[in-house]
Amino acid sequence: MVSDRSLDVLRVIVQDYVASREPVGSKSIVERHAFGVSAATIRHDMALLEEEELIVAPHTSSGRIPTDKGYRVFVNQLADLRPLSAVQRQAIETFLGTATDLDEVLLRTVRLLSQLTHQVALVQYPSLGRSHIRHVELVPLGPTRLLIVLITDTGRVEQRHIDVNGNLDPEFLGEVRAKLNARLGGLGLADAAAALEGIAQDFHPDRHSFITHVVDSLREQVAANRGEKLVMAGAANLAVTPEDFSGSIVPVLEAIEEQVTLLRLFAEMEPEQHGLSTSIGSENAAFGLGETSVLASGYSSSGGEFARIGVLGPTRMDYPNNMAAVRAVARYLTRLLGEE
Amino acid sequence: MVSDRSLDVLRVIVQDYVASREPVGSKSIVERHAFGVSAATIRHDMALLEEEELIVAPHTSSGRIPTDKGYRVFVNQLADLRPLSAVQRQAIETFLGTATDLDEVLLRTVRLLSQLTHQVALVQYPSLGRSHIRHVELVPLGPTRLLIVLITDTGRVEQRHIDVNGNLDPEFLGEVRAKLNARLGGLGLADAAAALEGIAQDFHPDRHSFITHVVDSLREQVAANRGEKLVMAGAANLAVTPEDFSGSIVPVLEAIEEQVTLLRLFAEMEPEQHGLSTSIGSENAAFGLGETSVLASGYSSSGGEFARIGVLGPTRMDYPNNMAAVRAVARYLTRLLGEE
DNA sequence: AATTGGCAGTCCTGTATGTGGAGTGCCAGA
DNA sequence: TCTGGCACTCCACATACAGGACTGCCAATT
Repeated sequence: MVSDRSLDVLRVIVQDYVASREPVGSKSIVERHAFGVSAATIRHDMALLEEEELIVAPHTSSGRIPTDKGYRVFVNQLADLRPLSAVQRQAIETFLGTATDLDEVLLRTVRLLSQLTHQVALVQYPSLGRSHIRHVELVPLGPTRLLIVLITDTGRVEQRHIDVNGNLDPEFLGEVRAKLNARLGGLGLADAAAALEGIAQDFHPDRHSFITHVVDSLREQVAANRGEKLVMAGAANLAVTPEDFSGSIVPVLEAIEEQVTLLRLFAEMEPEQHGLSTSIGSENAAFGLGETSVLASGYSSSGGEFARIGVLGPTRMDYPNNMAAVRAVARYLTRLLGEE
Repeated sequence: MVSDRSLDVLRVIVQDYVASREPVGSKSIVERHAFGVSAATIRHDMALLEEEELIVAPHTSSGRIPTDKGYRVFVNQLADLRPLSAVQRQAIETFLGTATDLDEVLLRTVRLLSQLTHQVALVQYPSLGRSHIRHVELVPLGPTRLLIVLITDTGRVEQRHIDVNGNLDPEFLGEVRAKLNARLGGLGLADAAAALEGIAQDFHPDRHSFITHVVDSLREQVAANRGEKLVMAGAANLAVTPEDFSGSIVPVLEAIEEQVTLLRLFAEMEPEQHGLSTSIGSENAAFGLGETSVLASGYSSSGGEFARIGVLGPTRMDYPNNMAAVRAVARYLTRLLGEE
């Protein structure tokens, strides 16, 4: 039996608690908000909310704080995206305006987002997705060491070096390079592995082991998913309010350094309204992040590549502002990377 | 008038304080160490050490803790490098054993070092140093976008994309590529800029603006110093003992995220004994890291490239262990990157 | 001259105690 | 359905007190 007003009460509890980080009581609510009812009435509503486990009282006689479930209801039903201020908008433009390559763009983006939200910001590298192979380059680095560079039409460069036996005379390398480019040029990454089949047959049997070695490495490069890498900024923001984490911030810092965890978390998040995904408090318990919330959106770049961008912070965070920031930056990033 | 025994007292004060993180008093010293004198004598020595500002008493009647100056004397005169345990040695071998490329090697290295020391570990990317240009590749990414890839004989790949006007027909690009490679191939990076002079003259005047654009970008790529990038691991270790930082760990976390600061700090450190550089507490005040110490060593890779590796942690850290770890990992890294 | 035990004095730390205040739940009345 | 009133709970804070870990100093000893 959670009435409309009760939900309004929940909203202001979340807002006030997030702002003041102190349990909010009935009296302070009627003082700060024009509900037109008395404190006793608010208390009644609060009792209902507590029954629904949307709020909880830390001790018998203190104000209430939202539960994770309360935050969830707030985010789903009560929170408006707070539009970015003109200053924030401006910051996005000027911050991301000039950048020379993908690394630079993502680095700036993640720093910007962390500044806008005062949280830890995360940006996943776009997966290679539907890119096509533009060029394969073989560069001898030494008598037995070969660098293999794979360039796609979306401008990604994958490199790897391998040790080989047998000498690498330029002429032969040129032949291999030409053959590889003829076979692979223009192919989607997904099809590249198949196209590499049997390529060794085109060469003298003495060379087979070398070719196989090169082809194996190329296979790995094609399969390697850039999307499994992410950039991060603003870890210091976690330490600003260590009280938000019951024990210590150490596990959180560890989890965000262990990127694998975050990538799995990103992967499991389902988009909700406004193209945003949210995962709140205990919903992240499986990742050792039970006291943090993650807000994520997606962005795409020219090659149809898709990746995620988001922020991570204490459950007690400013959702309306942060959700708006994530969405705005994600959109801007899509625009920036999409246009050729 | 700092006698030998006084210095021994300083040593055990540093050791005990680092281990227990509590001010150490005269009584506990005679209990835990076989000085063969009474507590009163130790007190006398401590008074001398305090006169020399090597130790200080937090309050009138508490034990003493080392000053930054005390740590400095400890590091310079009293600390032996504690040899790594067999387990630690083993860890280095197995951890760094297999790695496919430079990124991977450095990432593993920095994680390893942070585990060995329980501090923040830092590894600087090798500067391009005395590398030579092996190959320049031009890849059209779209009607007006060009990717320029620069490959050196040490296996580094620098990439950048630029917007150009004018169409990019393959034949013309091939011509430019050939010309660039003819001019630059085998040149040291330092000489490349000069070699690019006047290259536009070899082409039709209509193309001049395009060529200039490409050449400018290449100049930047040649000048770009990979050494200005570093990898980091173990930030969480800072939060394990927040008491080590008077105020908050926020400024420290911010400083290490702002890599520029660390790179300047690295640059200013002079190697001391054992090829290690140390910078202790207030010596780092100019970098906003007045309560941290930095231990650094250098490593070099095949191309004669040189870069730094080190750890950063609270002034109150285990210097003998950490110095040994930094040195051992630096040596191993040199061995790993040096062999072709 | 170096060392020692003794001793008074300082100051931190932890525990017990008490008080003020914020907030709640409940109830009877509007 | 809402309201004011009221008793009750419990935290936060201050105060006071006792215990303990040191130190510095000094006179006596080696």
